[in-house]
Amino acid sequence: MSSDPFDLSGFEPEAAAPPPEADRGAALPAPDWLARLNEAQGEAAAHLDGPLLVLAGAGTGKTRVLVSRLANILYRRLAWPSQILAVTFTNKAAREMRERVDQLIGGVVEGLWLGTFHGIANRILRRHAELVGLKQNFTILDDDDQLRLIKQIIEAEGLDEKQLPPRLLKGQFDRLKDRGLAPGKLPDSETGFAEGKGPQLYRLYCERLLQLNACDFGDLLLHNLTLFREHAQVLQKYQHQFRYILVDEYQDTNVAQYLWLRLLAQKHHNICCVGDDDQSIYGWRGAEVGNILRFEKDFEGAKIVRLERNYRSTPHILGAASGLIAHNESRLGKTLWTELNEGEKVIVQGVWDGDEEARVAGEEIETLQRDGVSLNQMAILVRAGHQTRAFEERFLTIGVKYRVVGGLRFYERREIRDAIAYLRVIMQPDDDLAFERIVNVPKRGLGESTLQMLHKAARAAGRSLTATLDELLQTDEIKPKQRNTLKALMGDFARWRSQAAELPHTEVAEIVLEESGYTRMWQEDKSPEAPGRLENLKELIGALGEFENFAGFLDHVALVMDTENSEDAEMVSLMTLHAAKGLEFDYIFLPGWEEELFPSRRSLEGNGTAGLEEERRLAYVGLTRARKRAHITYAANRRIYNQWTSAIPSRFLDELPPDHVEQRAAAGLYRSARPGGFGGFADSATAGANRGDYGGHTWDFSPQKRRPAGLIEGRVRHVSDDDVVQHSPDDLAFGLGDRVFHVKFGYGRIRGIEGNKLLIAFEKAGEKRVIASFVEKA
DNA sequence: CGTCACTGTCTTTTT
DNA sequence: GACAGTGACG
Repeated sequence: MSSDPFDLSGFEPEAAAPPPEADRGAALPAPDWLARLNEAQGEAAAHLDGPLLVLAGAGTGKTRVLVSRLANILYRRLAWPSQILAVTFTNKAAREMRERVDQLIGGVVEGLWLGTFHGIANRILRRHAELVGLKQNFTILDDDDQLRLIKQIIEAEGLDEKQLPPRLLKGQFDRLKDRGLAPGKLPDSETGFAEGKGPQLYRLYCERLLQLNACDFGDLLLHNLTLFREHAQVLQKYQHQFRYILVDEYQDTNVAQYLWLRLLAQKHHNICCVGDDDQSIYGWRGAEVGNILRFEKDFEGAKIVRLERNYRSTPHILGAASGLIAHNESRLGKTLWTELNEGEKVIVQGVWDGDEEARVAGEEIETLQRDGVSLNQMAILVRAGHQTRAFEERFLTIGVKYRVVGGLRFYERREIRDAIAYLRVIMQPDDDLAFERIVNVPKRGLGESTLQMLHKAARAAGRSLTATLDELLQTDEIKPKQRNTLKALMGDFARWRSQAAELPHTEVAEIVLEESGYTRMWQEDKSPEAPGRLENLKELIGALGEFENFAGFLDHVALVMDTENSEDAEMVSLMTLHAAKGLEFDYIFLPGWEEELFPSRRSLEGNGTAGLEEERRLAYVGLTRARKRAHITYAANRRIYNQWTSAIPSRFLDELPPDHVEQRAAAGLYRSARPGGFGGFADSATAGANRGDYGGHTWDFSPQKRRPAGLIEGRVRHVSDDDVVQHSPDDLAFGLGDRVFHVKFGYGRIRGIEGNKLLIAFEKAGEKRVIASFVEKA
């Protein structure tokens, strides 16, 4: 069976009609999974007619409601599975939902449209790709490809990467797409970015994507919107089909997703969104809390149900979290309550530095373990990914097993990306980004000059690299050695492509890795990580085997980046706060509660109060992951890059209601007696660390002296003449006997013309076949 | 064309 | 303290 959660065969366009009236079960006895819900939950699960917003606080059984509601629709036969659309943000959430629905129904429910926004949008887009100028087999680009593409465009436009950082531009493009704005449709307010060059670059970028037959993440939604808006019959088809729409984590939807949902819900109006404004933590990615705050206006006659009874955390944890989040201005507000026993207070502990922080966590984990607590019930939630390192090191030395959730992911490893690039070129010869990645991997003696010429020719012809190569290889533009190499490579690809049509795809993949020399490259590599890479390649073939073909696999790679963690093994979990949303653990560690780190400096810099409130929600999410104990630590000193920096306790610590907090300070380190909250560290501990000194004191421990900033000479970029020669089609009208000039071969006369290829007798170089665009009239 | 060593940049968070 | 981009050299 395919493990692709979106492989839901059985799309039935004609199935717009619900199950026959006679089959419906309005009067059926309530099944016990419905009866077990509390009052508010039951209300939400039973309200099936018209728009519904479920405001579900942390730990109030939101998934349970969603799943029960879905099951209820099926149970009462109000719709076929294929008429239900259920969207989540993460694949993990989609997977969990699917499992739980099957569990309630007592069998595998097939045909449901259940998946992530991106997964579902991809599924729809594949079906109608031609209508938006794509081919059905389009590639989904990952971040890396996207960035490389943007770099190429910046370069092609003669702009400087230093002045226009590709990352920044990518962010701006992404945000535009998040808001559903195609290049031709930018409002006036958005035309000024990147010093006015933004819109033009955005347009070029989008055009290039179409040329490459590729989509970035944002495109999946954006093309869907175009599709729906410009092809009424397509929209209607889906509007009719989806009698019920269920949306998880609605507070995280961006404008594009919101518009997408609204279009789809227009016919039946049965849309149920579940969310919690206090857990909106993706504003930086374009999420609009406004979507949830506005729900009633957007969907007329909407019913709102609040889930406020928390089943997860102790009163102290809940009290601390509630007290903290109360400092946010813009929220709908709700009162969580619980009937659990009081439990422990939230522990807040000051430590000397990051190493001690890790040691403290390690000791507590060992103590808990001795008391029989499973490592699976413990997690360390950090603000930024790099914070996990100190804990990893510590856990390795004391022998505590751990898993890093969402760390360096399998499909982001170099060898995996390379291997996948080969497959992508086989599937989609126009995938320049993939082709570039592997033309010279393993090393084939193709250098910058060869590749640059290929690029130039492709740009001049407006075609893909491989298509251009077909032409170029019949000429003498490329030196014989390189030409033969490329010919061989193209021949390899042609062969693999035909094999892909006949042989099982895993077998083809093995052939490709073997014949391309890629496996050999790592076998001969003496570096310590080489064996691991070979292991990974084997694993990749294994993963491939779980899919029917390359196409399904590539979709999976692009959309389902996470590899299913072996959850059965006993391990402590390490992850970012973002990754922790939706999870729960008995014991939670929350390290690094210091100004600049948490709340992070950058989020405050760019976004002021809104940024701070999002950070606070992040803190709220962190605390509410804990069932029994939350243990916060903050360090007096942090090493950032290579500098020791004194840190100030996070302002969030001051915002925790003292009644729910137990302060634990290392002796002589922290002035716990100081009234009014968390004032800082004792002077003896860190000379000069004063409250209010938010920048912190720094000592430079780095061995070499850094070059003084300020006068770093800019590199003068030499532009060679042939870069400037851009021919318009008219220039290309050559005739037999014309005297021409070629950058490499010099002057000569045209002896033959064959399409865009010319046979020229050069005065110095002799007869050569060249590409017309590389020649100018002399 | 490939390799090595040096430099500056960076870390928020992700489908 | 990692990594990509760059320049010098073989």
